[in-house]
Amino acid sequence: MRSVSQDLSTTSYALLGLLVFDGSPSPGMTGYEVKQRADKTLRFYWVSPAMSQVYTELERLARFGLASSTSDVPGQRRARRYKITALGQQRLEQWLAQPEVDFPTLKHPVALRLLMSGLVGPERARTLLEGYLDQLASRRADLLQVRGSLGEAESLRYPAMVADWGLDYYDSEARMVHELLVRLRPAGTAATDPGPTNLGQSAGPVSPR
Amino acid sequence: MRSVSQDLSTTSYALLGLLVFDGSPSPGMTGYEVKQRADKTLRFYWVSPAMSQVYTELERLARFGLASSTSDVPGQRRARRYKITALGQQRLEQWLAQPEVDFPTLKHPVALRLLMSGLVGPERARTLLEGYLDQLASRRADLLQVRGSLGEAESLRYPAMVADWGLDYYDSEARMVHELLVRLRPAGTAATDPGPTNLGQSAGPVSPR
DNA sequence: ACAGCCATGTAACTCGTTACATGATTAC
DNA sequence: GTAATCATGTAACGAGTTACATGGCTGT
Repeated sequence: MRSVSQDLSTTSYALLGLLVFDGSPSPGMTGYEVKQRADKTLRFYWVSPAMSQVYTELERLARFGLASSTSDVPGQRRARRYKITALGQQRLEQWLAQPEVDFPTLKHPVALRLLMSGLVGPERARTLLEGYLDQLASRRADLLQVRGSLGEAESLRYPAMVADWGLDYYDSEARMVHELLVRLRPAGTAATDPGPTNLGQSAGPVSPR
Repeated sequence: MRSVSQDLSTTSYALLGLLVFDGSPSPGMTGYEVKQRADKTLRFYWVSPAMSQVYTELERLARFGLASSTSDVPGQRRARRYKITALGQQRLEQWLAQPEVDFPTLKHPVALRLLMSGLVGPERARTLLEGYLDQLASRRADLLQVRGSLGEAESLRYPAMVADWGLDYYDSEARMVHELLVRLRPAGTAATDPGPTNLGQSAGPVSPR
C-alpha cells in the first residue's frame, strides 16, 4: 500500500534497530546473536521472532542493501555477520519519523478468560488471576535485570526509558489484578463457592435491543 | 501438541465466547453480528478478526459441532445464524479451566520507536508520545462507552471487571507517558533541539563483553 | 437512482511458527 | 566422550490479512 519502494514489516525495522545498537566498531552480529538480543529486549515490547525468521529476515535486509553480510571464516566455522548500512540507517530514521503509528496490540488471554469466567465461577477466576500474578512477577524480575544492565548512561537513555515504562506497566497490572481479586470476594461473602453464575442464559437477553 | 482431539485457536474460543453471551432465547448471531460484537469488545483484549476470518471460523465451529448453523431464509435474504451448542459450551468451559495460560503478548510500536529515538532526537520522541496520548484518549472513550453499557448487573459482572481493567490500563499508560514526556525535557534544558544523539555509534561498544 | 448498510464468501498472499536437518566448538 | 552451546538453514504449515466478487435491503 505504501509506495516508498519495497516496504518492510515492523519486525524488520525492529531487527534493524538491534543492528544499529551494535555500533560501528563491531564486526557485526550473527543471526544467533541477534536472536539472543531480541530475546533479552525486544520480547517485552514487540515479539522475539523465531530463529528461522531471524535468518530469513537478515538475508532480506541484506538483499535490500539495508544490512551488509560479511561471510566470516576464521577457522572453519561459517558465521555470517550482519551490520546495518548507511542506507539501512537512513531507512530506519525515516521509519522513526513517520507520523502515523499503529496503536499497540494487546493479546491478553487472562483478560479474555476472565471475561467468560461467569461460566466456571469465581474460584477458577481467582486461580487464573493468581497464576497471572506469578507470571508477572517473573517477567518483571527479568525486565528489572535488563534495566539494571542499562544503567544511567546517556547513550542508553531511551532504552532505559522504555525499560522503566515496561516495569511500570507490570506494576500497574499487578496492582489492578490485586484489586480484581478483592472484588472477586466481596466483604460479607463466605469462603464457599457459590458456583457458576449463568451469563444471562435462559434468563432473557443480555443486551436489550 | 495438545492431544485433546482437534484443537482450536484462542481466536476460535473468543468467538465461541461471543456466541455464549448471546444467550439461549436468541435465534443466534450472523457472522456480521459476531464481527460487530468483536469490534466492540474483543478488540480491547484480543483482536477483532477480519470479516472473512469470522465466516470461516464460524463454519469451522459448526463443522466440529461446537456451534449450530441454522440457515435462516425469512424473505429472500440468506442469513446464516450461529448458536453455541452444548458441546461447544462444554469445550469452552474446559478451555477456561485449563491451568496453563499464555502470558499476554504486547506489540507496542510506540515503545519500539521510543527505544530507538536516540537516532532522531527528543523532538521526534515528544511528538511520538503526544500522538500516542491522543490515540489513548480516543480508545479510552470507546471503552468507557462499552463499560457504561454493561452497567452493574450481576450477570455482566465479569465483562464489567474486564472493562474496568482496560480503563485502568489506559490510564496507567497515559500517566506513564506524561512522566516520560517530563523526562524528555529536563529542568534546565532550553527549548532548542540539541539534535540526535549517537547511540554509542563510533564511540566504543555499547555493551562491554 | 444512489448511498450506505447488511450479508456472505473465495483467492492470494504475508507473517510467523514448529519440525526437521546439519554440523562445529567448548566445557566437563 | 558427550552434553551444551553456537551456528545456519529448509519445508510444511497455520493464522490472519487484503482484495475481490456478489447481491439484497433501507432510507432519501
